[in-house]
Amino acid sequence: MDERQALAAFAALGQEHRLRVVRALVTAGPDGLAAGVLAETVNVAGNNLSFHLKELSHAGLITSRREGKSVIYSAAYAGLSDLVQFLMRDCCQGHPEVCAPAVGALAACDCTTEETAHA
Amino acid sequence: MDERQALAAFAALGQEHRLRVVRALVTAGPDGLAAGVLAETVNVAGNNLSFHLKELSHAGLITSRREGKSVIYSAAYAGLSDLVQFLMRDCCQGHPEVCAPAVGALAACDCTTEETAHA
DNA sequence: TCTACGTTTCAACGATAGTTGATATGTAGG
DNA sequence: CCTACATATCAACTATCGTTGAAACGTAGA
Repeated sequence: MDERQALAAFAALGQEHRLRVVRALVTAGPDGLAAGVLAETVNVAGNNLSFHLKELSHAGLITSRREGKSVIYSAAYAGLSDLVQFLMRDCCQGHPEVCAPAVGALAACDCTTEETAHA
Repeated sequence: MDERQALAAFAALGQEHRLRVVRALVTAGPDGLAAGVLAETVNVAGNNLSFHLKELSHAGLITSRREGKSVIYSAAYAGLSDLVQFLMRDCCQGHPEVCAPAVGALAACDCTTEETAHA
């Protein structure tokens, strides 16, 4: 990921409605949510949401697929991953204890212990 | 971290000069960099940079300390950590394989393998 | 083909963010 | 105390972003 893309991604996340959309999609998982459902979830008018979804999509944070009359959006986990990686790149500089807390943050996610993940 | 704080943080990072400042400070490590040095590094006028530094500080992404005539800024690793955690919270939903790539991103950082960290 | 539904596009307005220049604060040395 | 240096604050301007309403597109069923 280059700086331009990271900038677009962070700017996209720095907006109330868009951040809520991404968080809703991250929570929803790979099945995603329809645009209409998202509009209700984040309480935004459909045309307005469409604008934000386009921006998030362009920033590589979400993807879309058509399913009948609906368009289903889902989180682009790879894009989110790249973004985190870009932000924390070169964080060590020979002092691993410095950025260890940042790594620990993701450790709070159940998926780090894949074998013992809930269920 | 609550939504309001995360929004401020992402909005702060969604700006060219501020993103560069944070990345420069993340790379610089806990010793940090003086405001003047940062101004040269990101090629921004001093008064303008001051504005951005204030915003980053308010967002909890950097901290400052005075040292003689200079003010030294450094990355707030805990704040960055909280931000990542907020973004990826509830990413599993019973499907750990979904967000595993995001976790792997941080694994690329040398500090994840603390015992074998370079030197 | 016609209608209904879901989603997207477009133009226009109001609000907000970033830059600039001038000025103020705070610190060290003569 | 006075000057020089580093950084911060303020007001004003410009550009950009987010919202709104009207209209178009694309899909499914009657």
